[in-house]
This record gives sequence, C-alpha cells and structure tokens, in this order.
Amino acid sequence: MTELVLYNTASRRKEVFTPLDAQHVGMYVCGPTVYDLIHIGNARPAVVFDLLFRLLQDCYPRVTYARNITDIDDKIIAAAARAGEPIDQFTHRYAEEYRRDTQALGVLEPTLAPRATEHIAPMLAMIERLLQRDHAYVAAGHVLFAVQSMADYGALSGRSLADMLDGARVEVAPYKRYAGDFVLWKPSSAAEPGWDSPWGRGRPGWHLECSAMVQAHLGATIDIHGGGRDLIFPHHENERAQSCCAQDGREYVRYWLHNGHVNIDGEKMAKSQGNFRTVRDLCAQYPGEVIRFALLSAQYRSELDFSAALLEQSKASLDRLYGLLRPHAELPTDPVPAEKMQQQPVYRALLDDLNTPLAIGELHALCKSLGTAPVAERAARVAIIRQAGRLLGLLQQDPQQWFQQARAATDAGLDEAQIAALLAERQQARQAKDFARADAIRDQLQAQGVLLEDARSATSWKRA
RNA sequence: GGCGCGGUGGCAGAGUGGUCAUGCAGCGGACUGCAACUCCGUGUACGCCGGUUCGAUUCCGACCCGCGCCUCCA
Repeated sequence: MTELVLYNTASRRKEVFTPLDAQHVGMYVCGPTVYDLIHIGNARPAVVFDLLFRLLQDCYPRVTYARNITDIDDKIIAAAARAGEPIDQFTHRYAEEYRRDTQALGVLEPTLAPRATEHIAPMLAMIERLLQRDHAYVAAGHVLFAVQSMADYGALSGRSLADMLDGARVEVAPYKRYAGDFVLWKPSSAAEPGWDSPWGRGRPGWHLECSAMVQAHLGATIDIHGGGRDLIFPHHENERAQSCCAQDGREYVRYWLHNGHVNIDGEKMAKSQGNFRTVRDLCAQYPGEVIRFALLSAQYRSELDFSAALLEQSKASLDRLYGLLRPHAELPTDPVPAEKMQQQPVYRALLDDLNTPLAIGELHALCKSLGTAPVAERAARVAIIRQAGRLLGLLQQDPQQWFQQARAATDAGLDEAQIAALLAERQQARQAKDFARADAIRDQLQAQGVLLEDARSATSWKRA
C-alpha cells in the first residue's frame, strides 16, 4: 500500500504514518470553545482535519475521530453572563452554530463530539492519579500540576523550563511552587459554575478535559492529535504532561499535527485586533465550497493570508474545474478500485502530508485532459476526479447546478423562469439577425449577474 | 532573551541538484454574428553574498527582511 506521510510536530519532521492498530485509527482534534460564532481561523483546523479524516477512512477499515467541545471556561462564563443566558443553554446554542458553520464548509461530523462538562468524573479521577504519583499538589483551593516532576516536560514544544520562564509575561500566582506549574482544578465562587470534588467545589483547568476525554474515548495512546499551531504550547504540552504522568509514562500521542494560522490581508487575525471574519459572514458572500477551496489552497502547515482576492481566485479556479467537468457530467462513473486510486498523482499528493495545492494542480491536469482523452477513457477519468474531489470535499455538485446556484450576495432576483424567457426572446432575435436586440438582452442579463454562453445547439447561462 | 518558521514570475502557490508545477490575471491567435465558454501559443521566478559542484532556486555558511510561540488564542 502507498504510504501516508505526516509531519510530526514532536519530531519536527515528516514521518511515515503507521497506526498502532492497522484496523482502527484513533484521532483527536481540539474543537471549539463555544461562546461565539467561529471565525475563518477556527474553520481551518476543522477543514484540514476533516480532510485527514476522509483520507484515513479511505486508507483504513475503521477510524474514530473525536473532536471535543469545550463548554466550560472563563470566557464562556463571562459571555453567558453578558448574554444573560443559562450557561448550559448558551453553550448548546453555540455548539449548534459551530455545527452549522462547519457543515456549510463541507465538514463531516466527527465520530464523536465529547463535551467537557460531561467528563468531570474522569477528570477528577485523573487528578487523583496525578496526586498519588506526586505529579500534582493542592494549594489554596487549587490543584496544580508540578511540571518539574516530569523529566522531559517541554519536549513537544522543544523548550526547556528555564527558557520558557525567561520570557514569561504573566505574573506568577503566589500559591504556585514553581512558576511553570499549571492548574488542574480551580475553585468556583457561588456564582460560577462548579462541581463538587475532594478539593472543594470548582471547575477543571483548560488542559485537563482533552486528556480525560482522549483516555475515556480513545484509550491511553492515540495515533493522531491535531489542532492549531498556537496550541503546541502550553495546551498540548500540558495535555501530554498530564496524560503521560497519569499513565506512568506511557505514550500519549504518536503523531502531533498542527495547522498554520490564517491572517487577514497580511495581518494576524485576532479578536482583540477586530479584524476577524466570521464563517457566517463569508458564507453570505460565497458558496461554502469556495471558502473550503480557499482554506485548502495552501498546505495546512503554512500560514494562509485570507483576502478578497483569495476568495475570488478560489471561485475562479472552481469555475474552471466545474467548467471542464461540465461537458462530461452525464458520463456514468464506477467506483475506482483503491489500488488504482492510490496510484493517481492527486491521491499521492494528499498522502504526502496533505499537499492540497499540489492535489488541486493535479485535479486541474485531470480535468483539462478530459477534452483530449480517448472517449473510452473519459468516464474513468471523471470517476477519478469525482473520487479525489470527495476526499477533498470539493467538486461534488452537478456542474450545471454549480454555475446556476444563486449567489447569495449577487442574487439579483432573477429566477430561472425569467432567465429562460429572456433567453428565448434573444434566440428569436438572433434568428432574425436582430443582433442589437440580442446583445441588449445579453447585456441586461449580465447586469444582473447572469452570463450567457452560446453553443452550437443551445445557449446556456450561469451566474457570475 | 529563548525556541521555531518563511522569503519562488503581476497575484496565489507547489516543487526540484541539470527539459513542465498548477491556477488567476495579461498578451497573441483559433472558434463566435459579436461575446462568453473552450482550445493553441506566450513570461531570462526562485531575498542578498559567498562556498560545495561540471552544473544550485534546490545542499552548506553568513547576511538582510518578514512572521509565529514563550501559559487568552485555531
């Protein structure tokens, strides 16, 4: 079988992916903290790891993909209070918004979407184990993880304790034994949500939920753990510390994957900078497939500059691909045998650490070849294109539908019947050689976002 | 201060020690009543300076520039 190669943050190099169990791959990805609509930066890992999920499912008999929902956290508490909404209702509402936005981008439902608040018991159990093993201590109502108790703390992010504290910009809480120690459990006031524990009523620290949920749903050691680059430190470093120490040094994650960030017009995108773009807004302007294409137009580890130009180019590229596919849309397509599929350049590109720009280039080559390929070959190529497109979550629409779908922002209100009527009138004018009238109709339609394409037999149209 | 990443043609973006990325845009042509679509053709691109080499955008070193992380963050 052809090999899947993935860049492992832990080793800082590409490695051949070999799952612990060739029959069953386990993957966990850090999902949303549900307190607001997601922005395009949040969408990137959702799309990137959705692609990996699809690819793994294609390569292995069984894949369990868990993407958590963080539904307890200080930002949530504050936002729910601001909204004047019970926290439980608030988080369910935004979890649903997340589902809606990611679905618009063609993201499949993960196998599991565990919620932090439903895993308090395993979290408490993990704290107990860490205390028993002297990796944690109680101080001022908090339970803290003692990073110095772990020999290779910092290995994932490639830093030493001393280096980290050197540039630390946050003041150290007085109850910490060591500045780098982090919270496993913190006390809640009466007004704050909390759960009873041996250390008093409180709530979990940020990192604990992932460790507990991975163990609960995927076991002690998982194949793949993904998330945004910014999570490498401290989040994933601390997750690893908790899990490894709670299970007596057993490996926690075999392949750590991290996606690069999305910038806006060359600037770092951040809520605090006010330059973030929500997926909801973008979807009002472009089909979800265009946004997905834009997110996949760069390799997932590199930064991606999100801009109007990128969206326009993405749309133009999809128009091109669908345009090439259109004359062959009616061809019957049989499933491509796995062996043949895996030999395709487009597939091999994906196997090489999800090289989506290269895969898209290969898709262009395939689509372009349709016109010149022997007729007997064409259906097979369309099948390959469709199947590769399915992995990428692209090119699954009927081309005609793609070109005629209402573009939310440009929908000038012309419905298909009106367009057909104008087309018929223009056709009559053309037959009467009244080209002035014919062109006037064409201009009128164009002004409303409808472009005409005259072919020998008939005239087709598409929305701009 | 520590750790790390990147600079490719107008733009986006792969890749490679020695003929091609690819897409968008541009230009020329074919097709068309004219367009659009499609097709054909078209660009001395690899930050700078050294080194290795028969040959470097690709390897090595220095330099310049940009960026990220160092306990809110996808």
